[in-house]
Amino acid sequence: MRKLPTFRPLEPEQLSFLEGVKRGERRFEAGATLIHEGAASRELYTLLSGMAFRYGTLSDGRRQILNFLMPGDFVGLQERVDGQSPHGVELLTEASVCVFPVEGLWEIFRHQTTLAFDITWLAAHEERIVDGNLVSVGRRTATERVAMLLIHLYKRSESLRLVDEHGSVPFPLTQQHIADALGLSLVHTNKTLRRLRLLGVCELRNQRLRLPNPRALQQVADYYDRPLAPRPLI
Amino acid sequence: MRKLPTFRPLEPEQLSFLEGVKRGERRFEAGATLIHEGAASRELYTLLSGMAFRYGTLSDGRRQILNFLMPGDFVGLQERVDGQSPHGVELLTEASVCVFPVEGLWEIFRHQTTLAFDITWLAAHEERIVDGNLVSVGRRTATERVAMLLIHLYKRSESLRLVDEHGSVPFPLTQQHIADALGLSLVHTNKTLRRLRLLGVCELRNQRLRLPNPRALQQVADYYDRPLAPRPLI
DNA sequence: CGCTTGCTTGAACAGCATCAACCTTGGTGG
DNA sequence: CCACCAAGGTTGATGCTGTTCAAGCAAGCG
Repeated sequence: MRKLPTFRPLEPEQLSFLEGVKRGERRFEAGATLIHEGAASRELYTLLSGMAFRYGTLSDGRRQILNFLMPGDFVGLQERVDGQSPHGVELLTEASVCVFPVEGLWEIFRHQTTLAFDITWLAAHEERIVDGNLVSVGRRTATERVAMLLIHLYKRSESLRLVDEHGSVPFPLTQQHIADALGLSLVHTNKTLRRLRLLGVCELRNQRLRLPNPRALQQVADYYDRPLAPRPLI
Repeated sequence: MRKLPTFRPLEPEQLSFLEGVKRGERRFEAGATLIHEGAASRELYTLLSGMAFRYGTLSDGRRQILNFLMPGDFVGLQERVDGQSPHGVELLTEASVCVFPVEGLWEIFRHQTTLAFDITWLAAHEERIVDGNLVSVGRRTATERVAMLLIHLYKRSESLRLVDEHGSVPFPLTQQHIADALGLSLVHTNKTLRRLRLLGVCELRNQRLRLPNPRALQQVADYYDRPLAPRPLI
């Protein structure tokens, strides 16, 4: 994965340091909960394969998905800063993660200035994604929101070289996930997707997403193509 | 400000280091734009007094406020991570800020492990606030959202000892700001506030906010009182 | 004073939610 | 092999929540 152009290459010394800090790799099955809402965790993760999402819920069960996690994303920083995690992390697919003990975070800050900086970069980067989602949910119409989400997830998959020969990327979300991410009802999400399909701007078949007309979709979404800067991979 | 119990006290050595890194203090008038949307800034700020907000806008002018900034908040981390800032920061009141050059951030990471860790903590903390806002905008009703915002801002003011003898805190927002923060229209925000006022749970008079019945308001908002951990002040 | 900015209120409308079915698909076990 | 079931997707009808449009009002300020 480190060879992908999205990721900034690390020095050999940094890599070996990380090897020393990491506790190991672990595999989870689809649907598993990586971090429980309200629970304290003593570990941090980097997602190596698969997809997941962070979410918060209200007392009566209404759920809001905060963002989606893809390979290379760092999980658990927000959770760690004080005792317990205010939100949960759940897996959409089978996934493997790299596990770090929280003490490892401290070690990195003490001995690897650049890596520490990278972690802060990742935290800030994730906040920007959440910022973007908040703008969508607060100010975009249902159609714009759905379009935005599809583009956003497609671009991220693209940067991870997950596009297959037909131009489709993995898309393990149910319509309920889309609804929960966009602050919409399940039914309305379904009808909005249908409209976009009829417009010929998206195709969803057996867990894969294809965008036959990205330009048109971007116009629908009021989306501006910002080139994504190469990011660190911890 | 450092004497407030919300802020974790710093070592004398850390304080002197920060003194060396900071570029100075600066004063801005109400309504000024601290960071322009889409512009690159070479500085970071800590808000010392006054209030501000971060926001994003769509191409047709729809605006979403991402969060509000109060004394002690660190401004500009998200902006700095890659070239240009995707959102703006505007002042609600006259304000004074402490200015750091971006190189100073790097200096802190190299020489002050604990402070570097603190900065990351602040970034993660701010993301949690945005997370909370996203849950509100995505899944709460208009009344719940307004209630939530009032409680949240009141609590933050409280932790900064801004409550006066009548139990009121500064509240420099217009109804338009509230609407933009909650993803509501101005008119509906007005009517919702009116209902809360009639319920006797909030009072808004000449830029001040009072909550005569916090318990009732918290119930309306589906709010859980999480004690706020002492935070670092950079 | 007149002007601007922010607040207030009513009326009409629309976007999205809710309710209630029904359909399809893949997996399971008899 | 097929009956059954659960999960996810689809669709129409109805109505509430919140938007938009349109005024009018109050207060601060040149």
